[in-house]
Amino acid sequence: MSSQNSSPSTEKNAKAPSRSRGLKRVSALLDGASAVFAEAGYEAATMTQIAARAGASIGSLYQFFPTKEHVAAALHGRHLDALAGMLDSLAGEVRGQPVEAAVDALFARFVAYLEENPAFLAVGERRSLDPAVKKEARARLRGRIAALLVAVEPPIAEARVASLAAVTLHLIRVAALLRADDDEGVRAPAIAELRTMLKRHLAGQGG
Amino acid sequence: MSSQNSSPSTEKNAKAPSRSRGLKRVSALLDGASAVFAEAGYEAATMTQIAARAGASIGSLYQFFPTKEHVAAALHGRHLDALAGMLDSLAGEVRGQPVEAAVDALFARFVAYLEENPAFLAVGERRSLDPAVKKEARARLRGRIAALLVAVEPPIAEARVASLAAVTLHLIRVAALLRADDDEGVRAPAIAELRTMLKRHLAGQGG
DNA sequence: TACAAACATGAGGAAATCCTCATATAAAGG
DNA sequence: CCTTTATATGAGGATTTCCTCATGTTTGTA
Repeated sequence: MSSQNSSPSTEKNAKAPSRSRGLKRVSALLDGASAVFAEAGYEAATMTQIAARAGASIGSLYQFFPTKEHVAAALHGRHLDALAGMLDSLAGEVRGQPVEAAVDALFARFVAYLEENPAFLAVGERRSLDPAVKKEARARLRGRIAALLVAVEPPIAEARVASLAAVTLHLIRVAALLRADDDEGVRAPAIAELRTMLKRHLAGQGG
Repeated sequence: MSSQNSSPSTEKNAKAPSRSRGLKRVSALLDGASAVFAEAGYEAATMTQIAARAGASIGSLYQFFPTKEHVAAALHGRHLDALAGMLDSLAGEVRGQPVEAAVDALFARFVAYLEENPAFLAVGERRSLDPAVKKEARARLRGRIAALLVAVEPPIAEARVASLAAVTLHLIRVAALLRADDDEGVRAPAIAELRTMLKRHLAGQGG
């Protein structure tokens, strides 16, 4: 269940690329969309801007993405895939380590990813995003975080993993939302505080 | 320095009402804008919707607010005035009380205000808001919170008040950002945790 | 090479939105 | 009552944006 399935509710003629040229073009279009969404936000971004930024014509854009919503959905799915992969590899790296080290690594990677990919917040936290999609996305990330929490030593108690994974994702999201537009002097200490808070919350939850 | 001074940078012919009828109309227009911004968000809200919601013609709206940005700025200022007044009266109520009680009251009032006035987040946290305005708004609220912190017993040390007021506002903003669109099951405990965190942070900071 | 299907292109239709303006009405002062 | 100024109104111009479509080009394949 990857990105190609997270399409908007109203399915128009969303054609998937089959030739290699089409695959490259779709990738370039998503790169262009990523840049434009990051700079202007979802609402202010225009299809013409996205096509131009990708070096494509407006017609090419509409060939693969019949709607701006489709573009955002595809980009969102692509980011979720990347984040899920990142969490998977992280789970391997922190296996057997104390939970504090895992939290540090988790925060560092997540915050870095969002710094480098501001478009993810632009499409993932916008008002117009379908709540069902939002919910599913969070569930997916929660699952990966839960896997990470049972890999540490001592592992988090099985019965508490789901709830603690939710709290963890929650705090990371908060840090991410602060990231967006805050005074430089406040942001870093705030993120550090949230990280500390999470450690305190997870410490002593071993099973 | 109240709301009438927080106008957008490009000053067009922003006429202020002088007669009582005009004052009422401006108030109604801001009420309409508040409803529309809360439901649709700033970007998706249209001037026609705002005028209709206020029971006014589109021409009347443009008579007082030459731009949608002007509407948002005026509404933002109005909310800031209300919040400042709320904090002032709260400072009186918690005078002489322990800091924990003050924090509880502060969170309760602030969260309640934002629940009842979702338009404030819609105009105050949007991308297109001028950073200078945002900064000034936060400075204003920080000042009121600082006044509140020196009113408790024992009072917060003078030298630390500014920094602690910043942390306080910060955590309240985090709680507010969670408020917007989160799963009901996670929101309330998260806010409670943030409140606890703030108490722990402020405890023992007396002068 | 020749054919079919995928892909590319940009002018322009349709619709939405911002905002203006000429005209009309209400209110305040003399 | 009459003048002046503030306020009210909504049709419509100007612009922007989404999206379509007819036509042309490239790619894979037999």
